[in-house]
Amino acid sequence: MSYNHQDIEKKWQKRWEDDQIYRTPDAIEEKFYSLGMFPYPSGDGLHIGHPKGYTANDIWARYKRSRGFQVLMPMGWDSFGLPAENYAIKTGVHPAQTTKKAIDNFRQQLKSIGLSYDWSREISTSDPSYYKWTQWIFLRLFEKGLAYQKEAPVNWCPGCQTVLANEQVKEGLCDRCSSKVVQKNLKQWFLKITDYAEELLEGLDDLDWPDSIKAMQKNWIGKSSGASVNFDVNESTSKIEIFTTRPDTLFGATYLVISPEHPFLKIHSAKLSSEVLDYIEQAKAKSELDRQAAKEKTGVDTGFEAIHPLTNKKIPIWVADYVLMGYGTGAIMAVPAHDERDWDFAQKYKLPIISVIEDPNDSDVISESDSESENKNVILGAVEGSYNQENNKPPALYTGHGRLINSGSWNNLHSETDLKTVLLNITNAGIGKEEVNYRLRDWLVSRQRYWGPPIPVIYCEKCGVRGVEDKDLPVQLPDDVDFKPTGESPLNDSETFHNVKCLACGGVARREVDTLDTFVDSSWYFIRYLDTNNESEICGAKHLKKWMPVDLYVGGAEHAVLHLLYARFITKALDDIVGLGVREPFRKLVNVGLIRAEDGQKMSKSRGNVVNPDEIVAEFGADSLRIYEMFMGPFEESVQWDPKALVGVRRWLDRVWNLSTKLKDFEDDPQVVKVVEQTIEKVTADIENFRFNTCISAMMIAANKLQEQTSISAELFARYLKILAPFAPHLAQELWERTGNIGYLDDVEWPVAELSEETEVTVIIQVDGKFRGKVTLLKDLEQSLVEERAKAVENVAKFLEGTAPKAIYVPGKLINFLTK
RNA sequence: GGCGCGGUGGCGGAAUUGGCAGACGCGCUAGGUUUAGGACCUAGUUCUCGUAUGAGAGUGAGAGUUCGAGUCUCUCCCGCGCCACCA
Repeated sequence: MSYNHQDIEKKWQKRWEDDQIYRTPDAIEEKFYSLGMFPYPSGDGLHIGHPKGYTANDIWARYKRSRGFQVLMPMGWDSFGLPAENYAIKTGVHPAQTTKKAIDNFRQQLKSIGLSYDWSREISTSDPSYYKWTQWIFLRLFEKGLAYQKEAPVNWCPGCQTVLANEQVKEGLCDRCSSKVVQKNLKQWFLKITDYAEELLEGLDDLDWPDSIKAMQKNWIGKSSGASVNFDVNESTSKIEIFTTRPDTLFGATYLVISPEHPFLKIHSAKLSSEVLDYIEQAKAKSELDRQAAKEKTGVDTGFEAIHPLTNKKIPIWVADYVLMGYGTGAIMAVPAHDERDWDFAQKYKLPIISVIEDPNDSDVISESDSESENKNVILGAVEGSYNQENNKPPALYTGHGRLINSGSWNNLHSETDLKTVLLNITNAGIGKEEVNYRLRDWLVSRQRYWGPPIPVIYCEKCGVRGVEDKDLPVQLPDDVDFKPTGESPLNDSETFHNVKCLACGGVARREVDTLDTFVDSSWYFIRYLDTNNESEICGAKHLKKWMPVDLYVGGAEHAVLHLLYARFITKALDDIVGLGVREPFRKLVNVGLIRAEDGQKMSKSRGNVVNPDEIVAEFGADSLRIYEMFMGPFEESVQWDPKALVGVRRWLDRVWNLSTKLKDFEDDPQVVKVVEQTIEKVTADIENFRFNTCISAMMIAANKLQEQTSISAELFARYLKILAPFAPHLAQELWERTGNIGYLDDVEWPVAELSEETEVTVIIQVDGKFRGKVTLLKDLEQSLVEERAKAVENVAKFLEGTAPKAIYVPGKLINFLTK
């Protein structure tokens, strides 16, 4: 028989809400902060992927509550952003209206799934009472020099008509609209995330996060250790400083390459040939992305020569656009014998190639030599080697990270200790020093768009740039604007908005008209939940102390180097400025795997393969939806939506429903009790490990066992309902009440499996490693007795006939007879 | 090219420390119940041979360690994700 899920689910959702049982308690018990990444409230409503992550948070919240934890599980809206603004451009409907409607829909949809949120803490990033504090954070960063303006080549998306952060450009395309991103030189606001590069990298080690996310962040931060070396320039007083990760190959440097933007070229432009000047002009016209796309490296000889600091030989200085001004010093030494890219470049332009070999006369590189001036090779413990021109191959080739790619007769001398020694000696010789570089760039946060928090800054002709005063926050978004993007912020339209008086001199001033990247909003929302209604502080200290950090954070891996990196940075910066008491926001992170459509593709409106959660809830019920999404496969893996498999879950819940008719005052079969108790044990362990799929299969097995029985005791069934409750809260609660229990299952303590110690064990019997049978016998029998019993098993005896087997016995588990 | 993750029946997936491979669910097959339907009940379902008890093969390929490998080691192939001229 099938139960009526609609009535039951609505009934309990209403009672939970009326009784406010999921309000965060204010008690002294140990806390648990369960958080899912808050959604962008899209006009299309909830995606089928949202409930997957949120159900995981809910299972943990319910589980932790019944283990005596004080649980905080809030929900809110990442409600600033482009889709609402684009909709406004098309229809003229104000984003605030669209957003409110979408939020109301989302809220109702989430409530229909039975997620135990504390809705009294709801926040919305586009609400002035929220973005007031986003602006407040910006001002604090500005005061500390962590928010600054600079003119730089930045990523411009022609589709979205705004600049983008590096993290928002994927393979040269806009992460949001897939337009080809171009480069523009603009004065923009940046946040100095690079100040925290080292801490962001080191902090990863202590986080309980998936390795893949840690690896992506590590990769993105991109730390390289090496040295900077100064090269004097012939007929010039300028020096050129290069960065290298392979200072041990300094002997092999046969030319320098500098970036077309390098200041050396500006200083000496009068002496440069027209060919060089043309090349610089051409490079300027190309974006960094176009330059990267070029298959072959190009370059021009500047005519200048550098002095090699070890050999005093003159080596040419080239300019090439594959050397980027934004990384390192914008200049490199080229060692074609030991670097693949330099090798290609040297081949193309017929530049000299010198390989480096270990000095056969100076194996002990650490010992100081008095004759250093004569034997500079002591510095590196290496000398110039002869390069074998005949086979046209260098003895060894390295890529940028010192990884050997073509091992010849020469071995890598680039060990950790070698590098340390080389660095020390270079420093002592006064030709360079140890240097660390990061790939990470500062976070560009200006956006030329309307639907975001205004940057709270005022420009005065006399007094310059000033932050808005705290008492004047929030700087509210004006309504009298045309949303149509022009490449300049729509806020520019609003006279009332941007014409202001200078706070210092009272003179003519204007407001900043750009808004902040919406990723700034989401970098701190987990803090606001702790003290949602506080009007005088971002968050009260006692709440921070009590609830931070987030104990469990569930969300998609696509935020690896976006939100998850920004939130870590803002947390660290805020801790330094106002003292949060934590350096990391999210203690444990779990990635929710993507749900793909039935056709295996990503779900999208344009493909027409989107599944609507409302329809699933209506047809199968919220409990079925929740459980199906948990049952589909390993939580972190991507899975394919299969409506037929959903039916299987519903069948199981129907069977559980029908089990309740078998309840009697009855002594259960110990075998049945054992199965239920084992299930309790397994479900508990598997929740802890995020293995919800196996939790559910274990509960299905127990249901199958219970179904074989003609009668079940109410006590045993109640234990089963309790472990079912986090997964199917409505059904479990309804059956709980129907089978003579009172109150909310949420208030019932989590059961501890009651398993009596086994007196018998089943031993697997193998002959020559092949399974041949098994035998059940008393625990702790001596090996000789086990052997005797095992040999007597019919199917085993057959294979042992006429042999004198040697036995390997794993006590209580397995016995293996070897006949050969 | 680098980094990370993965490859098990018709399908989604189990097998947590090396010890009965394929749990659980879908699908499929046969039978039952029903006017009918299936989100009902029963039995079966890795492949090959066999009516069957059973035997042999089998976890991307190949080697190795081990009494014993889906699991550990090495080499390779394939798929997915991220980064990619970062010196």
